[in-house]
Amino acid sequence: MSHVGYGCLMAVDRSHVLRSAAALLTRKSTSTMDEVAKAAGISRATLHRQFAGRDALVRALEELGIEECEAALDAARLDEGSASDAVRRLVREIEPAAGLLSFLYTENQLFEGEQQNEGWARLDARISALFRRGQESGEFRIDLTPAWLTEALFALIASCAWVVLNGKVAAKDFHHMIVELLLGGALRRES
Amino acid sequence: MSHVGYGCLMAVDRSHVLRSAAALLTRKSTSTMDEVAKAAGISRATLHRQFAGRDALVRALEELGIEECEAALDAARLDEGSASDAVRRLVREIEPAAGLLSFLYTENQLFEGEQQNEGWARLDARISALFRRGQESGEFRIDLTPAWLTEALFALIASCAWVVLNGKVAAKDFHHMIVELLLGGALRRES
DNA sequence: CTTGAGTGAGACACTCATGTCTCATGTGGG
DNA sequence: CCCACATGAGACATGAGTGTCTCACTCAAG
Repeated sequence: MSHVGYGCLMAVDRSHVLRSAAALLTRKSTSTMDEVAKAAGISRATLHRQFAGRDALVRALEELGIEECEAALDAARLDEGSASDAVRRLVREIEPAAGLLSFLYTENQLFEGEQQNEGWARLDARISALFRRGQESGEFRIDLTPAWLTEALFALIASCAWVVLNGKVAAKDFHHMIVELLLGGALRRES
Repeated sequence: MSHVGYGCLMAVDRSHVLRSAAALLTRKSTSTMDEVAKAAGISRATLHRQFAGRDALVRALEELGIEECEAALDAARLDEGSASDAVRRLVREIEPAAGLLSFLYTENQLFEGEQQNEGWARLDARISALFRRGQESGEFRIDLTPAWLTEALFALIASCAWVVLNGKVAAKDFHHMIVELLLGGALRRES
């Protein structure tokens, strides 16, 4: 059953390599294939056998990040309860992927001309819908567009992940800092 | 008076080159020295004569960004009036530099090990002091640290500059989107 | 007109990450 | 035991960006 063992090992290794790469690239986004390989405990040759090149690796990380985000959105049950509670759940669920998102967030700006992965558009749409729902229910103010609130959410998540990594903010405050700052602005003030 | 003409021309050209480079690198942060030169309407040789290398160029842009920020802070008179008004003035004054800041914001994460320009620390300190003043005066909530509010402000500015560049947000809404989102969170709610 | 400084164009070598290749190892299954 | 296969180590070529240099041109000042 060589193909079973093969498949299993590949799957395990691939996942492990992706994790290591994500962790490393989060800290140093310019790491070389050599460094990524070392970090994963494998040789550059093996890394190259699993990912055709640096592009393929980054694309795979992008896929991973999108999958984790979508899983977080699912787990957060954005349609249930108040929109603010949904946002709280979302930030809670997405926190483990924050580091990876921080990397992809800056990396995506480099793709410039090339087409973006459609996954981001799907995520954007789902989160925008959440903010729109909050606006329509009267929870959120309407002078801040859903598109901007979505972008701001990602920006705050990436930024917070970065400052946590640098020790400027305690990791346990991640959720509080993001949610309170974002919702305070998105929530309509009770006058 | 060759040295006068020399000095004048260099000053003018240097500024113009920096502007072009900032504009280009804001859109495509991986632009080549060749592209930067083309964008400035000069040859790569001349570009090299003014800036020893890519590093020197980025450093110069960093200096420019810091200078513009400090000028904005000065013009915003952070010590006068309410802290929220000071924040509004700050965002207003800093808007012209937002694109450049967006570039430097992501670029700085690449410096990784190397030492950061002390200018950023000065800016951080001044803005943090503003948020602290707002907290002490009772305007801002105290569960969000000044350090985080400062980081969030920069993140929102960079992010908003980016989405404006991509047409997701109208340029005229730049100030409103940032200030309203940030202050809504930073301001203590009137219950 | 002549001179000189600044410039543009291009050639050149160098560095570095990347991608591809080969070969020896060793490990697990038949 | 033997074989297949994944791996690690390393050599090698490639391409891109960079830094340096030379040379011819232009234009303004003397």
